[in-house]
Amino acid sequence: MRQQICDALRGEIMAGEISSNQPVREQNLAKRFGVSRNSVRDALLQLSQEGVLIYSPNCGVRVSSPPTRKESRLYASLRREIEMHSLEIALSSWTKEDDCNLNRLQRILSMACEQQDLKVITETDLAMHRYWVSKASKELESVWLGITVRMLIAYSQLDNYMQCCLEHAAIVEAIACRDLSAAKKAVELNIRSK
Amino acid sequence: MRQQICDALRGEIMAGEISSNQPVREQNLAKRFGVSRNSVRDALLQLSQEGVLIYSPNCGVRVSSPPTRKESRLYASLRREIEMHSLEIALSSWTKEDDCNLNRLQRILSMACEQQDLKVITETDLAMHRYWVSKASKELESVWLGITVRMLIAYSQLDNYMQCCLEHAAIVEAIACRDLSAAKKAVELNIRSK
DNA sequence: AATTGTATAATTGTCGACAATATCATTATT
DNA sequence: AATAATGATATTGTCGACAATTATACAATT
Repeated sequence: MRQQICDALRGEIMAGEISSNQPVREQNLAKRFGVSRNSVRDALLQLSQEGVLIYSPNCGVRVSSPPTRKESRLYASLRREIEMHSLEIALSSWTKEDDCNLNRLQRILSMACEQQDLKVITETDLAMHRYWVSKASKELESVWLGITVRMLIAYSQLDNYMQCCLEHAAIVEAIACRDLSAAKKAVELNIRSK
Repeated sequence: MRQQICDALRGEIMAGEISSNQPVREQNLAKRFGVSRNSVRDALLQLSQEGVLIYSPNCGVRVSSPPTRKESRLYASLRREIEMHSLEIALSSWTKEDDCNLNRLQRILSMACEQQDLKVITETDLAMHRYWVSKASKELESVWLGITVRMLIAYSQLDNYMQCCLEHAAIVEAIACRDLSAAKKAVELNIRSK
């Protein structure tokens, strides 16, 4: 339950559907999701820890502000380091099923890019990267998520949908060939600060 | 309240006082801290997100396992990168009061090392690093904490208390002189994987 | 003896209510 | 008119109780 609320809210925030510095009220969400305020609280608390929301005691939470350019560069660098490491680990035990799952995500991304559906693009982009990080280590996944959501907050202006799609296609292709260094290169190119 | 419980538990876990893979029960903690189980839940949830605890739905939480050597090296690298960045930012607006606060921590560390009080050493070591990271950015602090606690879990065997004290003295000294590159060097030396 | 099924106990998940705190509009004072 | 005090409203924090789920112990069956 909490996870569902988290995922839903995270998606909306990452897609820029909730404006920054605007308070998020517990009761509204409780009514909307049809659960108690307590469950919503847990979700908000988790998202605060993730970095998507900022929590102020007795004052509730609000959407985080986008990072400064310098912070953004730092996040990109950290993200690259984590994903390079993850790719090594993940590829060492990569299966046909993994290929299949990644291909499915790639198809979703491709369709979303055609339809210019920003929310789905953001979600799927995240899900693809998350896939190899998660396969490498659940611990790392959590660290990675915190960095990545902070980096991508309010990053609603994707300049070029087609490029995004192509870059991920290249990554999937390299992984399918079990070509680690090509995969690393492709991922490294895809992760950049704005 | 939640923060107090978090800090207390984090300290105990980092000092290795709670054995890994042993379940942590909500009710015990509620009784011990004299609060409702709900408040304890919030704290446990936050610590899970931080990485100190592992959460399994309907099964409660347990202390995380220490990282592999490879993960430990990655964490150290990420930590260095964040702290180097933080030092730059923090030192650019460092005040006499900051010097004072850091000196106070250094004195506590020194005393704890003499008395070989592992828990206080761990706490204070963490608090010192946290100081400049936190001064640089609250956002970064949260990312940094997640990485650092994972790196230090069950790191209860500090080989040399005196060395720890000396290394931090060097850092404090460099900062007091506003010597950024010396401070960076000292911090970089202090952060190492086990 | 090993395994399956069942009842019991322990633990987590969810809820609604009330207390504590902060925010905001109104009034009184200088 | 500007500011401070005051009360009303809204929001978060905490609690205890109950529902749902999981783990455990024990008996029944092969």
